[in-house]
Amino acid sequence: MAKELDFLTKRSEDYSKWYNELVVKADLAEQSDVRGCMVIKPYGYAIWEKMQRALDDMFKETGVQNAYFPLLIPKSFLSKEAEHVEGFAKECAVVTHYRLKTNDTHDGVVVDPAAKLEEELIIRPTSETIIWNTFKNWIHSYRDLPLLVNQWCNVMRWEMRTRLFLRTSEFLWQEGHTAHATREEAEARAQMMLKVYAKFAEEYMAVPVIQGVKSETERFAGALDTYTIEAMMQDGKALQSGTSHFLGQNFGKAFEVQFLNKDNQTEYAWATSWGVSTRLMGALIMTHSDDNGLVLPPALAPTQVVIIPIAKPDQLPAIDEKAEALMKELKALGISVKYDNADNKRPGFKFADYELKGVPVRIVLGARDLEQGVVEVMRRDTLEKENQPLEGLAQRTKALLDDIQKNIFEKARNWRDGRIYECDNYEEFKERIKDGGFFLCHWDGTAETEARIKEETQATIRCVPFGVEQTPGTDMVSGKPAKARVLIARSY
RNA sequence: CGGAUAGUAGCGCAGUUGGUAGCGCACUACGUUCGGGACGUAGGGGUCGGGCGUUCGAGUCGCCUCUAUCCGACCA
Repeated sequence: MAKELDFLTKRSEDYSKWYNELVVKADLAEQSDVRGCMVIKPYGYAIWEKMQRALDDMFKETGVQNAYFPLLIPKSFLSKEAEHVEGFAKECAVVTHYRLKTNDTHDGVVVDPAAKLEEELIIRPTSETIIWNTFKNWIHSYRDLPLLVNQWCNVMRWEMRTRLFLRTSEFLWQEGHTAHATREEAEARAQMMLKVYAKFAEEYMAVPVIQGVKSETERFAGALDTYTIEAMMQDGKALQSGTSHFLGQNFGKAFEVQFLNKDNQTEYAWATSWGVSTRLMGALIMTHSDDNGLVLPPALAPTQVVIIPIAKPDQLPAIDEKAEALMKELKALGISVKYDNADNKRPGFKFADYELKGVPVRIVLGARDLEQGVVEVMRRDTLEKENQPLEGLAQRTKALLDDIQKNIFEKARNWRDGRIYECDNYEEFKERIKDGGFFLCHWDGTAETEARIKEETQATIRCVPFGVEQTPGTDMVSGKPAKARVLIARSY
């Protein structure tokens, strides 16, 4: 008799707990013994690698090249751009010494006070400063521009409170940094990269996003404009999933990156930076998963199809043979497939386990069914099972994977669209925001109003969304005239 | 950095008025099983976060300390 499937806390009971348990039990990651840090396990990393590959290809199509810059940044670099340093100063890890020595009792090590650094080094929280310090040497002429580089690396921000994937002290990301000869070109690049992120989120992750521009207070430290993609999680909260910044000439001036233009005039270079991180893993998990576990979009699933045999030991060789043939067909169609004929786990355990891990399609080869020439095919997104003939199975499976990819995107989008509200009454807003969702409200454009909303409701202006027809109105808080509706939500 | 809670096996926990360490899961071996998270038998695993004190005796009482988690402030 089946035990009750109570391995995972229900989403409806405790969303945070559900998320944490899911990340650990699906074998994606776990808390490290090191404060605020995360261990990404092989299965989780395999998903991240697929994300990296897809993003990297998209970057390269826009002319970006990869490079690598140092982990350690001299303290003086960070202080060259005033707003930038202010934004990050509170969360920087600092290297002060370069040597240890054994202690007096010879049972441990202590920092050698004699090895104090002249100038402290900061573990990068982001690399604008060290990269622009380098760009100074690379850029002399308009012919050197645009300069389009990206690096895949880790960064460290000493966060007070951490959550697996969503906020950890150290995280993996990519950061793109570009230098341009004109303001227009830099602005266009910042928006272009936002489009790349939106496309990646929707086409690969199947996560619908809202694109927009941040308010002044929510901007990246040192940016003139910050563009963002915002996704809605299943608890109705927003997750900032990627950002692209137009940095103006701030870093060009701070690091004296000047070039001669066609008219032989000296100019400061214009900058952008843009990044997405392992936080995307959190978005992926929280958007699609259910009470049975992870639901992965086929485009990013390390294993797209799992084949499970059901047989007594003496029947297994015959099924192995059928499975091998089927795997060969699936692989020929570019499908990643795993055959799990381990005999130390029972089928029921395997079913539950692959559902927990989000494998999009499961094919069961049962001795009994095979006598009728059929197999059982289950799709993870709807958990629907169907008996199908072996004939033409590989082709149909490929189509099924495409259908799953499409279906989970549409499901997520419909779900989100049903939770986007226009709201013109602040009292009503205060009540309804408690249940989550995205609110489109008129905003007078002042930081005071923004601060008051945050103070009273914990919700923030996520962005001024693009592509929303804008009609002027009155700010729901201050009653002052407002030019546009902005997107307000509670967020991670 | 404020407020709360908790540190006992890899994980989750119990441990009564102080009396010498236990449960579930996981792990190892063997056997029976195998169509939705199997069962039996036998095992292995612990400086009870650390220090000091009270006591004949401390997981348990007192003081100090460290760490973690949650709620705030901060944040991709």
